[in-house]
Amino acid sequence: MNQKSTIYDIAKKLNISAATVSRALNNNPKISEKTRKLVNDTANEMNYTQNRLALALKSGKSNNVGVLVPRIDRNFFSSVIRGIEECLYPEGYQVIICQTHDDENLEMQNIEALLNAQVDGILMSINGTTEKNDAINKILQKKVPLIFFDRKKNIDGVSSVTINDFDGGYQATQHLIDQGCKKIAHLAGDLSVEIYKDRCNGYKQALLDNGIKFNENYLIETISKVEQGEDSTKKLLNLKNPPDSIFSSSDFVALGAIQEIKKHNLHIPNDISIVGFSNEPFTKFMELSITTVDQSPVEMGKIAASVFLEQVNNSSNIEIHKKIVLPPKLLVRKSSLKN
Amino acid sequence: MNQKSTIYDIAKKLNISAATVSRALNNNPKISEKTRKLVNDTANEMNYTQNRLALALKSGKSNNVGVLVPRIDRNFFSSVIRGIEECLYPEGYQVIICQTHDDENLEMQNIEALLNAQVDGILMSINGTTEKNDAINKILQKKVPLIFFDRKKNIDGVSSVTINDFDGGYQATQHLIDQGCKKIAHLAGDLSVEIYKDRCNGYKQALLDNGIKFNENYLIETISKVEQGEDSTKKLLNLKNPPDSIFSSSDFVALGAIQEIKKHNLHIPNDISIVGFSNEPFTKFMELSITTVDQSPVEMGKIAASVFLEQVNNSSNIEIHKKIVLPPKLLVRKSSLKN
DNA sequence: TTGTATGCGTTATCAC
DNA sequence: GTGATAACGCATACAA
Repeated sequence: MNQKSTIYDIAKKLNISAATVSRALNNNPKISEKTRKLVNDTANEMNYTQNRLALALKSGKSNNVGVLVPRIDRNFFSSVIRGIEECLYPEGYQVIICQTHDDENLEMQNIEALLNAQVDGILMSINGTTEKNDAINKILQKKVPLIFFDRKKNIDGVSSVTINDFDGGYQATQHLIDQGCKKIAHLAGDLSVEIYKDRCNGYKQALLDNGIKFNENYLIETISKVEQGEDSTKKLLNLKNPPDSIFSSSDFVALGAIQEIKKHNLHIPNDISIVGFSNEPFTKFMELSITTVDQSPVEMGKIAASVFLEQVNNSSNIEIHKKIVLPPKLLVRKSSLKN
Repeated sequence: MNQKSTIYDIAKKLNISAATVSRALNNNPKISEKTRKLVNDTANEMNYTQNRLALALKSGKSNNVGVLVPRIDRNFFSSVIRGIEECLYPEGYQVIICQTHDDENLEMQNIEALLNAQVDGILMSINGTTEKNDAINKILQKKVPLIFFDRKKNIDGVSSVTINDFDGGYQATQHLIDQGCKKIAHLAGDLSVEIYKDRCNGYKQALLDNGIKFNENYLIETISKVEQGEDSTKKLLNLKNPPDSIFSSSDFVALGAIQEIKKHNLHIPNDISIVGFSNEPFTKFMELSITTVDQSPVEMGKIAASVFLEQVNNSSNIEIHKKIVLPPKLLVRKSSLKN
């Protein structure tokens, strides 16, 4: 049997009503065993599959959730997505993945598309450099459950799953200090983004707690690309008083830093120690493995998804909102372990 | 205005019919400018967004396409997806990404879910180790456009966009021969998968064309993981007559090979040369950069998407099916360039 | 230029 | 146990 078939096609063929077919297919208890079997067999034979669009329209539930990330080719994000899928697939949800490429317009556009598609919820890592919350407000006004992960904004009524980025920055910096470093530079991400600001604040606090004066020449804001890491590191190395270590908020920037430092014929970690952030796989595989901070992405995804499930299955009038903060894990490797 | 609003809500508020609202929203030419403006303003005010589910049900077109890949955390696949998105977003399509994790059941399950969701087409990189085509047949029976990329099966009526894997394998091997290698091993992927078989055949043909006898001890089938690369390489190095070079069908396996070779205190590329496959970013960033074969993933995604568009916009009765084969590009780097 | 009626594929609510 | 019907939100053929 070719083409798409509906319950009406089955009904017509069996000379019964569509309602009966529907009931049989849904294992409604008040249907005769004989009819049920007949319907199921015919459905298979006719290659029937349920039209979830119709079901969604009828029920007001699409069983789709939208996931919005800056980009999927970062191991961190693809791992979060894996966690989300592992939690949501068994519950019958389909996951629609969108990439914002850190572009505000694309973010807005994707959110509108997801709302139009009647998703049952949106899990997102928000760009969040802007003050405007137009897109977010649209979601909230439509009462669509919204959960932030990793990159969040503090908005009433929105749950979030993040790591303690302050602590991550603190641990990374403290580790460098413990290794004997005194002149610690920080290659930060966009400081208008909360996670990067938190990591930077952790860095500053660690300096303070260890009686090291913050040197503003040692702080450079840069985007998460290898090339930017090279450029920024060149600036650091050209200072009259260059740093003896670098804590980067991005593994890719850390990699760029390493490339640049090697060009200057300096030894890592003895001349300059490096710590990155995110535990991208390559940090482990490099000959000179990179010390970094792990963010438990799969777990983060699972938790974000389960928070969504809690919210969507919440029949009470009491709205559930959670702010979950996971601990970061410093992974010490060769790039910062002096011999 | 809270909650979701429909064209009926707008109609009621303005004391006009829903049909007029619909027409105004869709810029139907035969609507007065005044009404159009009134409707649009009210729609904004009421935070209206179109319910694409209803539209899809009505029109029989969901404007969703499904993309099925083994996993998104491989740069190759996430890049293909980027290409697909770049081509399909401007056309108003939403992309639903599914991962099979190389699991046949998951593949089947995902396909069913996509069909239930009434996707307008499916772009997939098929697992394809099995002979059974149940899932594929379901797609074809429902006349849903299907396009394979990268990993394909030869099935009538299915378009495909691939690279010439045979040529990729051939070029890689020829390059090693040109570098003076005579004992070339091949770490292959699952040889029941066409791309890996093709790469292996390219390898064998290059040997043949250069008068080098194929040594079956030099061929090991392995899955695309770093650890497996280490294990397999250990076996190669323990042979009485170990190889002087390795062509791997996977960058990750190549990386494992490099790790293992270093443990044995052999020099790369002078003692053993290495070529990988896929141009994963880390191959470029490693201190010892890895020679590899680029598959033009973004372009592949764009082409796959445009083939889909052609098929779906094809109003004629003539079915369009294309088999597009892109050329692989060998990128020579340190791991195989002898000094 | 606008309104009325219909159907897309389901399921739920009545009836019988 | 089963059938008829309405409703989900939208676009459109047909009327007016």
